[in-house]
Amino acid sequence: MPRPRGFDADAALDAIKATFWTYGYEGTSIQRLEDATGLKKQSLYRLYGDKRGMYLAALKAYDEHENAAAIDTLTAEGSARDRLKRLFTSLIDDADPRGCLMCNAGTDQAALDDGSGAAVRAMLSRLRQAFEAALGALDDYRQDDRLRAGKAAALVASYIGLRVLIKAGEPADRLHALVADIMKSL
Amino acid sequence: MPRPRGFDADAALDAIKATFWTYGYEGTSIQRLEDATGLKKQSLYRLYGDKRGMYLAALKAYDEHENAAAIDTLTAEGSARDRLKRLFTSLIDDADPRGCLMCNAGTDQAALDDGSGAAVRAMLSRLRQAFEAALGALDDYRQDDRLRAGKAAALVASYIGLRVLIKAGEPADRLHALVADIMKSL
DNA sequence: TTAATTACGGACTATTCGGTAACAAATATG
DNA sequence: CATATTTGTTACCGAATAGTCCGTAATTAA
Repeated sequence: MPRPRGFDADAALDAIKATFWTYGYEGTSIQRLEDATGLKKQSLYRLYGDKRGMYLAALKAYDEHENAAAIDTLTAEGSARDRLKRLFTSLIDDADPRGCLMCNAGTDQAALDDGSGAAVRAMLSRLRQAFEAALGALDDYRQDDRLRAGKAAALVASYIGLRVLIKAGEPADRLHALVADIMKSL
Repeated sequence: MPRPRGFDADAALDAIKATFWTYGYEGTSIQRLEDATGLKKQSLYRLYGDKRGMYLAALKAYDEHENAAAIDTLTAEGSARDRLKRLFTSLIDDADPRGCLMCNAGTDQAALDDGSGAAVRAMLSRLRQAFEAALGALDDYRQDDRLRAGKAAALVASYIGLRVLIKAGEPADRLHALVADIMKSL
């Protein structure tokens, strides 16, 4: 019955995600989303209800794509140490000036909006569990659950801190020294 | 010659800082700053020129008060390990839901505004040097400059990550386990 | 073919945005 | 006292804000 939509909803969501990623929640106007997606605001409101819905959809897409890619790196082939090092190093090498949308949402919206806060915590939890799983392949951590949980949480903190430092424009050599320290502390 | 001002400019700046701290740059309207300070916008514009000037003044005040307090903790009495542990633990115990204004500015504005980016980098640099100085009291790090620099950068990343996790509402026991891992890795 | 349903685009709303102009009150210096 | 200067206050500006309404086009099921 319905008239088919004349645009690619997935591509639109990608554009929405990229816009919130760059400008943050408050820094993103509906006009900006219209420009980024090429859609009229009416189509955006029909798809997502309101601006908050657009943001939550962007967070979900980020979790399913960018966050999932990071987790994939942690569960890929090679030794656990190599996978961890590859994850952290790749963040520096292809430095994204927008930072990490999950981290941005954590500082930006998590404390002001329950929905965003819950979404951020869910993403953080997924990432932490991936770190825990990778640590499970290392002798020192396989046996001791508490040790592994603490290290996994610390790796999440380092991950967030690294991405914020990248966004803040810290020089790459300092960041590589930082990663070297993380690897040494495993 | 001039008529004396009828308000406390320092108190006004504190209120401005608190408002940006809670709501971020874009989330803070001039109206909100008027309400927080009790001043009319004309007085605000006379003091700071424009909204960006108000934000940069808030960052400076944060550096001079909150950031300086953290650095003081790192240079207080007691062993270096105790000082480091006290700093991280205190962040968890008196969890500030607004997070860290330096960290917030880093994800919020550093990539979009040169002035904010430079201010954030300067604050990060001060904090990193304080970590380096504290590490200088530990035998393992006193000798090796590269080792110390890497660890100091890693501690900054952990500091940022911890504050973001606190703001995101992570449970305190997990955060204490995180700090235990940091201390173990020294 | 008709009816139901959805997509679309433009116009419109009321409010808020950051920022400015104008002016009277207050004060210290000449 | 007079004058220069800064204060606080009100009013105002055009632009942008999030969100809605409504008429029209397109499509499929009956």
